[in-house]
Amino acid sequence: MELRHLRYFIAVAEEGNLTVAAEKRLFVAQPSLSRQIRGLEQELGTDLLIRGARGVELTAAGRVFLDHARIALLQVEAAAEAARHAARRKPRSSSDF
Amino acid sequence: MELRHLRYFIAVAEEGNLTVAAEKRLFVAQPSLSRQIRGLEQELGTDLLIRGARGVELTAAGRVFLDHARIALLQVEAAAEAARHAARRKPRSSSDF
DNA sequence: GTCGTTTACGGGGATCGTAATAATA
DNA sequence: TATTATTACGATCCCCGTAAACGAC
Repeated sequence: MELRHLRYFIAVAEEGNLTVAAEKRLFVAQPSLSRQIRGLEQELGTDLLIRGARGVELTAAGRVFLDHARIALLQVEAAAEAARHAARRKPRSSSDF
Repeated sequence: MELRHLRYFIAVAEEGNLTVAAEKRLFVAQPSLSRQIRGLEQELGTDLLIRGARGVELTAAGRVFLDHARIALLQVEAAAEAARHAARRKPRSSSDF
Protein backbone atom coordinates (compact mmCIF):
# COMPACT_ATOMS: atom_id res chain seq x y z
CA MET A 1 0.00 0.00 0.00
CA GLU A 2 1.16 3.50 -0.78
CA LEU A 3 -0.11 6.97 -0.01
CA ARG A 4 -1.42 7.17 -3.56
CA HIS A 5 -3.99 4.55 -2.68
CA LEU A 6 -5.19 6.58 0.28
CA ARG A 7 -5.35 9.79 -1.72
CA TYR A 8 -7.26 8.12 -4.52
CA PHE A 9 -9.70 6.39 -2.25
CA ILE A 10 -10.45 9.51 -0.23
CA ALA A 11 -11.18 11.46 -3.38
CA VAL A 12 -13.51 8.77 -4.68
CA ALA A 13 -15.28 8.44 -1.35
CA GLU A 14 -15.83 12.18 -1.09
CA GLU A 15 -17.04 12.54 -4.66
CA GLY A 16 -19.05 9.35 -4.62
CA ASN A 17 -18.03 8.91 -8.21
CA LEU A 18 -14.94 7.56 -9.92
CA THR A 19 -15.22 9.66 -13.05
CA VAL A 20 -15.44 13.08 -11.43
CA ALA A 21 -12.89 12.18 -8.76
CA ALA A 22 -10.46 11.20 -11.50
CA GLU A 23 -10.74 14.26 -13.70
CA LYS A 24 -11.67 17.03 -11.27
CA ARG A 25 -9.58 16.14 -8.26
CA LEU A 26 -6.86 13.67 -9.15
CA PHE A 27 -6.27 14.63 -12.77
CA VAL A 28 -5.80 11.05 -13.89
CA ALA A 29 -7.82 8.86 -16.24
CA GLN A 30 -10.67 6.77 -14.88
CA PRO A 31 -9.07 3.43 -15.78
CA SER A 32 -6.00 4.23 -13.71
CA LEU A 33 -8.11 5.24 -10.78
CA SER A 34 -10.32 2.18 -11.08
CA ARG A 35 -7.37 -0.16 -11.04
CA GLN A 36 -5.72 1.53 -8.09
CA ILE A 37 -8.89 1.18 -6.06
CA ARG A 38 -9.21 -2.45 -7.13
CA GLY A 39 -5.65 -3.09 -6.07
CA LEU A 40 -6.28 -1.50 -2.72
CA GLU A 41 -9.36 -3.61 -2.14
CA GLN A 42 -7.44 -6.71 -3.13
CA GLU A 43 -4.62 -5.93 -0.73
CA LEU A 44 -7.06 -5.30 2.10
CA GLY A 45 -8.95 -8.45 1.20
CA THR A 46 -12.29 -6.67 1.24
CA ASP A 47 -14.45 -4.43 -0.92
CA LEU A 48 -14.54 -0.75 -0.07
CA LEU A 49 -17.04 0.39 -2.69
CA ILE A 50 -20.35 -0.75 -4.07
CA ARG A 51 -20.35 0.14 -7.75
CA GLY A 52 -23.53 1.44 -9.32
CA ALA A 53 -24.64 3.21 -12.45
CA ARG A 54 -24.97 6.51 -10.59
CA GLY A 55 -21.59 6.28 -8.93
CA VAL A 56 -20.23 4.46 -5.94
CA GLU A 57 -21.30 3.91 -2.36
CA LEU A 58 -19.11 2.98 0.58
CA THR A 59 -19.27 -0.41 2.24
CA ALA A 60 -19.02 -0.63 6.01
CA ALA A 61 -15.34 -1.43 5.60
CA GLY A 62 -15.03 1.53 3.26
CA ARG A 63 -16.45 3.94 5.78
CA VAL A 64 -14.11 2.71 8.49
CA PHE A 65 -11.14 2.82 6.18
CA LEU A 66 -12.00 6.34 5.06
CA ASP A 67 -11.89 7.71 8.58
CA HIS A 68 -8.53 6.16 9.30
CA ALA A 69 -7.08 7.03 5.92
CA ARG A 70 -7.88 10.70 6.39
CA ILE A 71 -6.11 10.75 9.73
CA ALA A 72 -3.11 8.93 8.31
CA LEU A 73 -2.79 11.36 5.44
CA LEU A 74 -3.02 14.35 7.75
CA GLN A 75 -0.34 12.77 9.90
CA VAL A 76 1.97 12.47 6.93
CA GLU A 77 1.44 16.11 6.04
CA ALA A 78 2.07 17.03 9.65
CA ALA A 79 5.33 15.11 9.53
CA ALA A 80 6.52 17.09 6.53
CA GLU A 81 5.50 20.39 8.02
CA ALA A 82 7.14 19.58 11.33
CA ALA A 83 10.40 18.69 9.61
CA ARG A 84 10.39 21.93 7.62
CA HIS A 85 9.63 23.92 10.71
CA ALA A 86 12.42 22.27 12.67
CA ALA A 87 14.80 22.90 9.80
CA ARG A 88 14.09 26.62 9.86
CA ARG A 89 15.07 26.79 13.51
CA LYS A 90 18.18 24.65 13.26
CA PRO A 91 19.20 24.43 9.60
CA ARG A 92 21.65 21.52 10.04
CA SER A 93 22.08 19.95 13.45
CA SER A 94 21.93 20.77 17.10
CA SER A 95 25.67 21.29 17.21
CA ASP A 96 25.57 24.29 14.89
CA PHE A 97 25.81 27.84 16.30
CA MET B 1 5.99 11.48 -0.96
CA GLU B 2 4.96 7.86 -0.55
CA LEU B 3 4.88 5.41 2.31
CA ARG B 4 8.02 3.84 0.93
CA HIS B 5 9.91 7.00 1.87
CA LEU B 6 8.66 6.79 5.43
CA ARG B 7 9.50 3.10 5.73
CA TYR B 8 12.97 3.60 4.34
CA PHE B 9 13.74 6.61 6.47
CA ILE B 10 12.58 4.95 9.67
CA ALA B 11 14.77 1.92 8.98
CA VAL B 12 17.80 4.11 8.32
CA ALA B 13 17.20 6.21 11.40
CA GLU B 14 16.86 3.17 13.61
CA GLU B 15 19.91 1.44 12.21
CA GLY B 16 21.99 4.59 11.98
CA ASN B 17 23.45 3.18 8.85
CA LEU B 18 22.33 3.03 5.23
CA THR B 19 24.10 -0.18 4.33
CA VAL B 20 22.75 -2.37 7.10
CA ALA B 21 19.29 -0.85 6.87
CA ALA B 22 19.24 -1.67 3.17
CA GLU B 23 20.33 -5.27 3.34
CA LYS B 24 19.12 -6.41 6.77
CA ARG B 25 15.79 -4.64 7.03
CA LEU B 26 14.60 -3.40 3.66
CA PHE B 27 16.21 -6.01 1.42
CA VAL B 28 17.11 -3.49 -1.25
CA ALA B 29 20.47 -2.32 -2.55
CA GLN B 30 22.18 0.64 -0.89
CA PRO B 31 22.04 2.87 -3.96
CA SER B 32 18.27 2.57 -4.15
CA LEU B 33 17.92 3.42 -0.52
CA SER B 34 20.32 6.35 -0.78
CA ARG B 35 18.39 7.87 -3.65
CA GLN B 36 15.03 7.47 -1.96
CA ILE B 37 16.31 9.27 1.11
CA ARG B 38 17.80 12.00 -1.06
CA GLY B 39 14.53 12.43 -2.83
CA LEU B 40 12.69 12.68 0.44
CA GLU B 41 15.07 15.34 1.71
CA GLN B 42 14.72 17.24 -1.52
CA GLU B 43 10.94 17.16 -1.34
CA LEU B 44 10.99 18.33 2.26
CA GLY B 45 13.52 20.99 1.40
CA THR B 46 15.77 20.05 4.28
CA ASP B 47 18.39 17.50 5.23
CA LEU B 48 17.33 14.69 7.53
CA LEU B 49 20.68 12.94 7.90
CA ILE B 50 24.29 13.89 8.48
CA ARG B 51 26.38 11.44 6.51
CA GLY B 52 29.58 10.16 8.01
CA ALA B 53 32.06 7.34 7.45
CA ARG B 54 30.66 5.44 10.43
CA GLY B 55 27.06 5.77 9.38
CA VAL B 56 24.48 8.49 9.61
CA GLU B 57 23.21 10.80 12.31
CA LEU B 58 19.86 12.54 12.46
CA THR B 59 19.52 16.27 12.09
CA ALA B 60 17.04 18.14 14.25
CA ALA B 61 14.58 18.01 11.39
CA GLY B 62 15.29 14.30 11.03
CA ARG B 63 14.43 13.60 14.65
CA VAL B 64 11.18 15.50 14.38
CA PHE B 65 10.28 13.82 11.14
CA LEU B 66 11.05 10.39 12.55
CA ASP B 67 8.57 10.80 15.39
CA HIS B 68 5.78 11.88 13.06
CA ALA B 69 6.60 9.31 10.41
CA ARG B 70 6.30 6.48 12.89
CA ILE B 71 2.88 7.65 13.95
CA ALA B 72 1.76 8.07 10.36
CA LEU B 73 2.86 4.57 9.45
CA LEU B 74 1.10 3.07 12.43
CA GLN B 75 -2.02 4.97 11.46
CA VAL B 76 -1.93 3.47 7.99
CA GLU B 77 -1.60 -0.01 9.39
CA ALA B 78 -4.46 0.71 11.75
CA ALA B 79 -6.57 1.80 8.77
CA ALA B 80 -5.98 -1.51 7.03
CA GLU B 81 -6.68 -3.52 10.11
CA ALA B 82 -9.85 -1.57 10.87
CA ALA B 83 -11.13 -2.14 7.34
CA ARG B 84 -10.47 -5.87 7.54
CA HIS B 85 -12.12 -6.05 10.90
CA ALA B 86 -15.18 -4.18 9.71
CA ALA B 87 -15.38 -6.44 6.69
CA ARG B 88 -15.52 -9.52 8.88
CA ARG B 89 -18.51 -8.11 10.69
CA LYS B 90 -20.41 -6.87 7.65
CA PRO B 91 -18.99 -8.54 4.56
CA ARG B 92 -20.60 -6.20 2.02
CA SER B 93 -22.73 -3.31 3.19
CA SER B 94 -24.95 -2.23 6.01
CA SER B 95 -28.02 -3.24 4.03
CA ASP B 96 -27.12 -6.89 4.03
CA PHE B 97 -28.75 -9.27 6.51
C1' DG C 1 43.77 1.89 3.36
C1' DT C 2 39.20 0.68 4.76
C1' DC C 3 34.39 1.45 5.34
C1' DG C 4 30.29 3.70 3.79
C1' DT C 5 27.82 6.69 0.68
C1' DT C 6 27.03 8.41 -3.85
C1' DT C 7 26.80 8.55 -9.14
C1' DA C 8 26.46 5.97 -13.86
C1' DC C 9 24.10 2.94 -16.54
C1' DG C 10 21.03 -0.56 -18.16
C1' DG C 11 16.87 -3.47 -17.20
C1' DG C 12 12.18 -4.45 -15.38
C1' DG C 13 7.86 -3.55 -13.32
C1' DA C 14 4.02 -0.59 -12.41
C1' DT C 15 1.38 3.13 -13.65
C1' DC C 16 -0.73 5.82 -17.03
C1' DG C 17 -3.71 7.32 -21.21
C1' DT C 18 -6.59 6.23 -25.17
C1' DA C 19 -10.00 3.43 -27.05
C1' DA C 20 -13.25 -0.22 -26.95
C1' DT C 21 -16.38 -3.22 -24.06
C1' DA C 22 -19.59 -4.52 -20.38
C1' DA C 23 -23.09 -3.49 -17.04
C1' DT C 24 -26.85 -1.02 -14.85
C1' DA C 25 -30.93 1.95 -14.28
C1' DT D 1 -30.32 4.55 -24.29
C1' DA D 2 -27.31 7.09 -21.58
C1' DT D 3 -24.09 7.10 -17.95
C1' DT D 4 -20.59 4.72 -15.44
C1' DA D 5 -17.10 1.32 -14.52
C1' DT D 6 -14.02 -2.07 -16.54
C1' DT D 7 -10.68 -4.41 -19.77
C1' DA D 8 -7.06 -4.28 -23.78
C1' DC D 9 -3.10 -2.46 -25.33
C1' DG D 10 0.91 0.32 -26.11
C1' DA D 11 4.00 3.85 -24.10
C1' DT D 12 6.18 6.09 -20.37
C1' DC D 13 8.08 6.85 -15.99
C1' DC D 14 10.17 5.43 -11.76
C1' DC D 15 12.43 2.25 -9.04
C1' DC D 16 15.87 -1.22 -8.70
C1' DG D 17 20.49 -3.78 -9.06
C1' DT D 18 25.35 -4.06 -10.44
C1' DA D 19 29.58 -1.77 -10.91
C1' DA D 20 32.63 2.05 -10.44
C1' DA D 21 33.87 6.47 -8.09
C1' DC D 22 34.04 9.65 -4.26
C1' DG D 23 34.74 11.03 0.71
C1' DA D 24 35.73 10.58 5.52
C1' DC D 25 38.28 8.68 9.30
